[in-house]
Amino acid sequence: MNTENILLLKEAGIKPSLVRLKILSFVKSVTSHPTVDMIYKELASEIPTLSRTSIYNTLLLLTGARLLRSVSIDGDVMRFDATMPDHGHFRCSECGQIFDLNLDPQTHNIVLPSGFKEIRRDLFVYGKCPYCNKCDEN
Amino acid sequence: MNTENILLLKEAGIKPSLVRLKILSFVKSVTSHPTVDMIYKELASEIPTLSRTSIYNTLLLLTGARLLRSVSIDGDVMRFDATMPDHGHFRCSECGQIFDLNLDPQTHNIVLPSGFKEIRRDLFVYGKCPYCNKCDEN
DNA sequence: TTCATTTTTGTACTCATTACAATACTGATT
DNA sequence: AATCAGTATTGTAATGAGTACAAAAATGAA
Repeated sequence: MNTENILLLKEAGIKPSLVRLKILSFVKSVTSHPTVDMIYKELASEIPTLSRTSIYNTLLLLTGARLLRSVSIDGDVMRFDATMPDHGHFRCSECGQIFDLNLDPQTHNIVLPSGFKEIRRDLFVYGKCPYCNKCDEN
Repeated sequence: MNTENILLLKEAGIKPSLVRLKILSFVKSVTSHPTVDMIYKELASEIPTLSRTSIYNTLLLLTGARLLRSVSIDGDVMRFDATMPDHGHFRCSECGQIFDLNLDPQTHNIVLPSGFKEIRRDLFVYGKCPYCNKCDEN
């Protein structure tokens, strides 16, 4: 819903401009973890004057406000994700698709060496997704 | 030891040239997870004609042969690591240093949704390292 | 309407990485 | 030792994501 996203932006102290709303709504509406380019291609028709710089600016703002998060996997282009609770990511080595992984809380039981303080964590699993597994059956 | 690395290269079917030996030895001798630039700056005095392209080529060769691995953390420049058994990485948000993390085998008990096949995994922990914790005590 | 502030845009730049062709090296063969 | 093919290394140019920054446009209060 757009009204919901307007509220979210306002709560975060961000003026809900058209560009910001569209970007937030789009990223929230897909599970594809879109890149800046994908966002641009998607919204360019609705906002003909849209510039990539605006997308970069907006994403910086939205990630800073914890309405979105950025995901950088294995040297690939930056991607964006609206799923905010902690979770992992799976990237299919064949098709490149990225899937969210629910994390068993047990997974978080890593004991760091003394003196290290954890703030955040990323877990990336690489392999073959169900679809590519199906296609490659030999 | 250099003789040891010569053997490793030969076993991998890679001709042990000076450039390859020096790069492999250097990465193996440090825990800093060096970047291409760090490798270049280190070896330029010993091999005055060394080019960055050679370093890229060589690292591609050595990672392909599983003598080294590349580590790409959170959009940063590519880094290289001679510690081959599976392990995680800790990056200090203050000083940027990267530390290896031994992984409790328990950590590997993530159940993937059905149809997903795991090939490889990365675990990155972000936070403050012991040294920066010390300095920032308030 | 004016004016300051904020948002958006466009252009130029940075910089890691890759592409590719030219050069240098190596080692076997004659 | 000279030749030569194959390999290794280098240098230059291109790519492309991301950033810096200033100009232009939109907003909204006075």
